[in-house]
Amino acid sequence: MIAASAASLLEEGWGATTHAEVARRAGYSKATVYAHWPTTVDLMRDAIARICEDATLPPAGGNLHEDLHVALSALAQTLSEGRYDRLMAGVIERAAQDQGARDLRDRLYETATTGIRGVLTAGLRPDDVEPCLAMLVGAVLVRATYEGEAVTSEFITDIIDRTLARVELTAGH
Amino acid sequence: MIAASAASLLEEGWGATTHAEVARRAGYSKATVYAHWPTTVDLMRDAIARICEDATLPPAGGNLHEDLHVALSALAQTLSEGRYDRLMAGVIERAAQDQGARDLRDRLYETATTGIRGVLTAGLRPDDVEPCLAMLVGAVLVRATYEGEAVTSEFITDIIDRTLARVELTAGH
DNA sequence: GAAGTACTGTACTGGTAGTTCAGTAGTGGG
DNA sequence: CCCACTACTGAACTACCAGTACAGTACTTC
Repeated sequence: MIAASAASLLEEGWGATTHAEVARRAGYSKATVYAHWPTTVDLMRDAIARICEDATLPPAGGNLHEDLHVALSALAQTLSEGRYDRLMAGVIERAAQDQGARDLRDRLYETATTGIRGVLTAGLRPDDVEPCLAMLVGAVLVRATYEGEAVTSEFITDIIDRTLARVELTAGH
Repeated sequence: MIAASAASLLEEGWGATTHAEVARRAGYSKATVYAHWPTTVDLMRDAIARICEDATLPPAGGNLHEDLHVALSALAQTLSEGRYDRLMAGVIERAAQDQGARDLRDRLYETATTGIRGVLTAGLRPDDVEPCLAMLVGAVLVRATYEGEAVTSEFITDIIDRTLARVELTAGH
């Protein structure tokens, strides 16, 4: 049932992921789904936890630019192929009214950005991590989700170079 | 009725903005609202057009850093106070299935970023505009919408300096 | 005053979220 | 072998809401 919820969430979005739909996909009765997860947010919590578990971290090689490129490409692919964009949008829409949805938003965002944050933490001074993370993740998000355009490898290289320009400037590279 | 739709959209989000709710707010009967806008997307189109009309452009003074700061602050405020975040999320969630919603997403994104794009176009070479726009807007979006944190003036100054670092480096500033 | 336009109020259909409950099937312990 | 327990089923049911239909009203225009 959790696997079915996760699949439905990624394929159909929050709005279409109902107890009845999960029951249909998993081959259980609707009453059983309600027995385990009384509310929709309960169901989403476990589904999103599963989705987060399944997320794999790309390997880091030690080169800041290359590792960032790999991690950002993974984020871009997750956003477009895995339909994270719609999922994230559904969670954000409900986060305004619902503390549970707010927690899910934080969890999803953290999972999606863990790889990139790890690379930045390893390669930059602590003060540089958060703004660089926001700029890199934000640029990919804007391209994929808000402009609805493909995130090319060239685009990723470009925003990495721009983001690291000041860091490398002050570090004397 | 359009004003009521726009207000409901900003205050309650897409999901709660129904024909019945618009009729209640505007003091008309539900049948009248249906007569003018047969589908929800029809209603949203006019409501979002009104919201976009009401958006005002901050004045530009000619200083790139300062003008960007003003425009990005306006975006940050719009996102948090005006509930653009939830509105945008609602549109994105439906954009996956609906061409009409996709058009609305583009229109909203364009309106929200027009001021910043204008400042960048005036101050940078054409090739620099799109990536810098994505980084700046993305960073603010990530802060306000995805991390759910306040976008401070210091944060905005910081991301502007970082984004423009390479541009000013190659320009020989 | 006739024709047309805009809106109202109510009642209706259809669909769906969520509840309830009696019944069934399997499991493990004594 | 039986008992108690757990998990699940299927169907019926309530409550609500989106969307439709339509007869009636009020106002305008020629």
